[in-house]
Amino acid sequence: MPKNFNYAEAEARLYHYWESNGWFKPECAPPEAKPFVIAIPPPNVTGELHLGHAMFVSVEDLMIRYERMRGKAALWVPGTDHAGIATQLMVERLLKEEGTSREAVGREVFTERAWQWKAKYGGEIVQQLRLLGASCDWDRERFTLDESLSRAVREAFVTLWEQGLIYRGTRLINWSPGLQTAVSDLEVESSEEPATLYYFKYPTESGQYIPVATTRPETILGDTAVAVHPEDERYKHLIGKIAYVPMLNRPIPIIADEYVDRDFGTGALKVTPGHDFSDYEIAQRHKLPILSIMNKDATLNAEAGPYEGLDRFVAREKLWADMTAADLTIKTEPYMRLTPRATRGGEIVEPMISEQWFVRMEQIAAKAVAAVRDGRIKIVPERFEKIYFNWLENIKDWCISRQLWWGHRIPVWYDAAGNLYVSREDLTDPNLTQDPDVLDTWFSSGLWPFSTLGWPQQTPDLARYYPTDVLETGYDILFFWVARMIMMGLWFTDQAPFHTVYLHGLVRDEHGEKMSKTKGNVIDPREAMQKYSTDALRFTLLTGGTPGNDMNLGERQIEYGRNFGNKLWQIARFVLTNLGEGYAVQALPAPDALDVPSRWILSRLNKLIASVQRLFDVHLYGEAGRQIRDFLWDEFADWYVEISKNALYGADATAKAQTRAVLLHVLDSLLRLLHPYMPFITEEIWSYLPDKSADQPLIMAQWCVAEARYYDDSAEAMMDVLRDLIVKIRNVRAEYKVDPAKRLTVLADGGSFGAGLAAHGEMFSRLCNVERLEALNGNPPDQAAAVVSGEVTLYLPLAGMVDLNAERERLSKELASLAAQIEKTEKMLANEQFVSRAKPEVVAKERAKLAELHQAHSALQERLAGL
RNA sequence: GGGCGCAUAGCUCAGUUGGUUAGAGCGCACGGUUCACAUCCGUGAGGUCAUAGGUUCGAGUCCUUUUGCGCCCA
Repeated sequence: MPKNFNYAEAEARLYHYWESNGWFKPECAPPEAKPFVIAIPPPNVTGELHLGHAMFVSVEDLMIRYERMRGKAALWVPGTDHAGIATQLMVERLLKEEGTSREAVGREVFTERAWQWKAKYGGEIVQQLRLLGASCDWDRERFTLDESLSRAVREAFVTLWEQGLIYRGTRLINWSPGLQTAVSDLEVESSEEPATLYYFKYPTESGQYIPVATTRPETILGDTAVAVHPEDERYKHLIGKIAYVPMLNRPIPIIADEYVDRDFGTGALKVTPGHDFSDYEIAQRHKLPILSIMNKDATLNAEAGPYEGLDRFVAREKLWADMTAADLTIKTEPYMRLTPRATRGGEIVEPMISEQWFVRMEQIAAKAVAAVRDGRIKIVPERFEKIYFNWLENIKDWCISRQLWWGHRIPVWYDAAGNLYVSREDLTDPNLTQDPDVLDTWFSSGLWPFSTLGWPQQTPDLARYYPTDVLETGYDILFFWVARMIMMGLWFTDQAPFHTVYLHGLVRDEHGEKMSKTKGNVIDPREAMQKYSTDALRFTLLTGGTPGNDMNLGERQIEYGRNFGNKLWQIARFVLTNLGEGYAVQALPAPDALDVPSRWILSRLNKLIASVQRLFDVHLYGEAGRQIRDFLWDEFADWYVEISKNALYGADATAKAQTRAVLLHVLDSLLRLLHPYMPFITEEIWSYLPDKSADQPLIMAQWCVAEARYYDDSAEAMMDVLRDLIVKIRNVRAEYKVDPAKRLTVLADGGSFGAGLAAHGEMFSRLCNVERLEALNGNPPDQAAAVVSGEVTLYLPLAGMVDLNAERERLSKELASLAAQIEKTEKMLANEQFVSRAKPEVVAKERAKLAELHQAHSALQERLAGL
């Protein structure tokens, strides 16, 4: 075995080894195997690998590898999303560089260019997922614009249309002037930004002014009413009168509406139903006309009179200047405005009246709510269920049309008379023209779990692998994607598309800041993989946090992951080189044939396996990984491996053989347990094992099952005492600055533990350089440091090194600590309530502890008195 | 305005059926080159588990309050 794991070389080789042997395919399991299926969250084809991808790949690959090792027909369906807006922007940028534009080349050429772009770069993100070790079935890779998936989109659209759940209507929607398309509510983010509140005078027919305040003066031009609170004494007398739109002098009514907040601004509200969602609702209530004053590029239109053609922000300035000149302004003041911006692009979104396609959500959402309420779908962590319900129970109709060219074209055709034809098949009649719009990208991703398996056709894959099992993704797309998949899955297949939703948190930088290129605090997964190995990155992501919570990731943590990988490698090297040439694998001896350290480590191992299983069952993969790591590093490497050297280098052939068998068994188990976390290094080490479970690769090896017959409390108790003594001796040696190379002889007063102690003298020799344990005969020497654990007292003769005063102080300190514990425990046991109400094993434990404490206490007291 | 999460060692975090003296890594101090590993080993210092109350024999853990930070929805 090489001195170190050459991951840079091994990763690609091992990935190819797995893939080319078909082990990523569910068919490598026996035909009767139960399937376990995950549909990948399809990354954008335009995407570049970031830690979000690394996170989901790590978690999902862990689940897939784990279930595969448990004998399931594990299927992880990969693919990519066409990402309408993102891709279109990419191709538009390309055209711009060529000195042309989307509009200039036309729709057909543009689409062609987009496909070319996809062919050239669309595979990149997929290649990057492979670098992470993703064990997807690449033969089943899908793209949302694939023909079969497009058919699914058609089917879904037309079915909803036939069911009366899709409609076309003129509504107020969020319009992105830069992108020139409608966006859904979810694609708008509002945050408070510094703005200005403009106070001005609204002239009325009585010659009196109503003072009104607004943050967007340009919308004055689209006002169709002024509203006041019905009980506002200041304005009550004006209700029903006419006001005149400043600069345009268009007459509009003054109305009364409870919605008006009397304490905000001036207490009077301008109503612009064409450009504000609340105003739109007021207009509905009062049957006011709706006026649109803006063009699609956010310049003002003819309704704006003299301001026609000006950009929205230019018009704001000009109108305000004109109004000031006309003495219609009052004042301006700074104000924090809730400003809506497009998630993609970041420009300010305008509410605009527009004709769009919508899905009626109420009925569909109700099904999705029910599926989680009755437990057909479980969301992990559970708290997200509340968030899920809250969104679905207040859902609004979904605007699904986008004024883009890249995407699934809406399957609706119009004739000259404006009649609609909705069709699953393309209509080729030259007298018909197809709706120019495409569907929201999420419309197709909502079908992903079943469209990837062949739906609407009843394919064998659909029959065998649908419904899928787990849907794993970041909580940030719970509404966008997860909820929509649940809705569409239930609606079209009548089944929940998966039974479990597992949500992970977002990866942030070391101090909890969001990673961003502008801040320069981004960790590039590819760089991390090159620097520390893919396993290190995966292990760190998997064990660095808790489900559903954001994780702060610094490079140092990945470095620690790398160190852990090295530890595993070195342990393996130790075990394997110590098996000797041509090692013939032996069955693990029965527990009672083994020595105490072996019984101990096997007991600990099996308890670890049981604990890991319990944690996996409730999706606590991080905690499970941490426990495996702690066991490996602490109990196995730092204790058992060190202790094993006595047997390995000793003369007792039986002990040697047994120790080898135990070392190999523990290593073998750890490789299996760690494989889902660190697939590469574990598989590579596995290839060096003498018995590879009948030459199976680790990826196909069986998952560990705890064997209760190896649980051994007495071996654990004995090892606890021995380890405690060793640590205390090391401590004394360090405290008295004893030369580490100096071998000591220790006098032991072992009580009933004496025999056990004598049997493990070698352990002391190796672990704390105590050459011999001698039974104490008579009085202990003065020039010695005492160490106490339970009923055992050890004396370290340190002639010339022990300052008696220092030793007294040291012992007194420990005595005090013991006394404190004794007092606490005695108090607890004196409490009748505790003795009668606590679980009997807890009480028994406290009693045993007290006895031990007493023993140690009196031993220390005796020693102190003797000094 | 409604909801959710977080607050534990200097830093980053574990601690999920309530039960010893609350743990790890990094950082810090001291010591260590023979037989797997300096990507390491050993020893140590460092915490009123944000706050106030409650439930309980027993609370970092469960309930309520307050404060601070973050997020989601409107």
